[in-house]
Amino acid sequence: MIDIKSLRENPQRYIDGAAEKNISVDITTLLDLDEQRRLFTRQREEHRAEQKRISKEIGPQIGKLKSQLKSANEEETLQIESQLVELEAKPIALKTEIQRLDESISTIDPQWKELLLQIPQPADEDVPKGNSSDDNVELRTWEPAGFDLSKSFKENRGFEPKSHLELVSELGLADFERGVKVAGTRHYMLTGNGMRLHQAALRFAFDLIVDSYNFTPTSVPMIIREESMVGTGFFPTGRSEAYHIEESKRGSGHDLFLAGTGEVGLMGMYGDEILDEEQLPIKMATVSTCFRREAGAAGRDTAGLYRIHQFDKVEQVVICKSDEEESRHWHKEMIVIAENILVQLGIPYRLLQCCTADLGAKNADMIDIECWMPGRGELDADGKPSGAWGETHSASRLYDYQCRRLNMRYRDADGNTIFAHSLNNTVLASPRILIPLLEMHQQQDGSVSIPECLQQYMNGLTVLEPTHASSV
RNA sequence: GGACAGGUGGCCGAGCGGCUGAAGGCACCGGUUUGCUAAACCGGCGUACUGGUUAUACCGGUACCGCGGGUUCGAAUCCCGCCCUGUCCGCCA
Repeated sequence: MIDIKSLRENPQRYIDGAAEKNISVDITTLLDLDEQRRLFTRQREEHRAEQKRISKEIGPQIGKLKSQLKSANEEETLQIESQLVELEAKPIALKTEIQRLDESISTIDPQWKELLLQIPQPADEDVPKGNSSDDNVELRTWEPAGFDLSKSFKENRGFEPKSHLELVSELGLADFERGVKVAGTRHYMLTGNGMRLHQAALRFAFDLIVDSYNFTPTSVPMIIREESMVGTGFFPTGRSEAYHIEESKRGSGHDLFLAGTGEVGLMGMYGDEILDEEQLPIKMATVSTCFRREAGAAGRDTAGLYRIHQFDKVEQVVICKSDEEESRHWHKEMIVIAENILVQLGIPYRLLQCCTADLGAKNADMIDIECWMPGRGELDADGKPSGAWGETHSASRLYDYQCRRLNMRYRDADGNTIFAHSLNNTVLASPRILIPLLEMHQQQDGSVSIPECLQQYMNGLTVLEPTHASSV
């Protein structure tokens, strides 16, 4: 959520910011509503103050008269009642007026709030302007020794690469048909060494960020209340992307939603709290299952492990002081961690500076990491894939946008309460990461070598052999 | 799922129609005293919005005693709905 005061002072900044992000939101209407809301609220407060003042003044008199009523004769009763009517006339008039203002405010308020939640955080000055993900800017690439990204896989390795679909099938690592049988489209079941490799990759990433980078290991709920989804900025905009559990339809309770990322639980953890400055930065890592409806992605990436409804992800989050320099510092650090993992996995990658259009509402800046996936991309004349970059990581820098929504603050040395800054980045998401992992480490004989860093998590296994395939 | 009990400031805990933003205590901060620490004493100590003004300094107003609604001239206090927590029973990894 943006700061409404900042919007009042400089609406153009937010109008331009939304336009650059290709997000349409009615800022003019919001400002109108805001104006009305403030006016009515101020009037209400004035009336209320008057009401309290009067009430204090005449309250005791009313009380006394009412107790006199009980022992009064007929004539006295009439007299007392007329006194009461007189005394109560003013506060009753105020009360009516206050109720009228309350109604106006309660009509405006939901619209005001709904709009405010939708105003995107303007992108930073140094974020390139663009219209689509085509305008993202490549910052740098990395390739393992012996692999030249300017050449094809075949030129590098001397044989045509198989796609992860073929590898998975030949090595018996996943069963798509049965996944779909059990759970429907875009579902899968990892089998045998596929499940093992998946767990190994997650465990490797989790251990690395916890042991080498001192992130606090934390578990998160994956079934989430609406407040946390709004607080972390996934709602209202991303509502259609989340699975909805309609508990309210079963009687009591509130609805719940399946989290699309561990970020929701991690960030929600300190919502509505005032932290001590000394507690910052808070660095947390989790591994959790992520659920995505993939609404609007119909027909895209329908085969394989790329775009699926359920996956597991090691996620990193940093909550730090409200300081741009520090935020930027952590952003870089978090990206380095992801890079370290990809280097150890021996997967070529590139860093992409996302342009304004690709940022989403909550980010001021976002760096994606894409891995080289030889089995993806356009098919050539022989039906062979040319390889393509595929997104595996996304590092966001949000200033206080998220903490403001979550009402997460800290107290600084001067005793002020300040909204913290937050950042998040993927550490490793699997099974998507298995795509480049398998495709890059495949060998001419159809086997796949296991990167050294994963072997200890595979009981020392160094290679996946097609002969072991369970082609059942 | 059934039966009770309860939700008040950072924590404990009083209040149960107006004098309560809320007693008292603990914790915390500042000061006095003190060889140091401790103790004692004095003072301070919530958040948000809003007005005086342009500012996190000062003064005023409003809101907040789980959440939402109602009764009342006036609600932490009365009524209704919901949420949450605890205990016991049932079920269960």
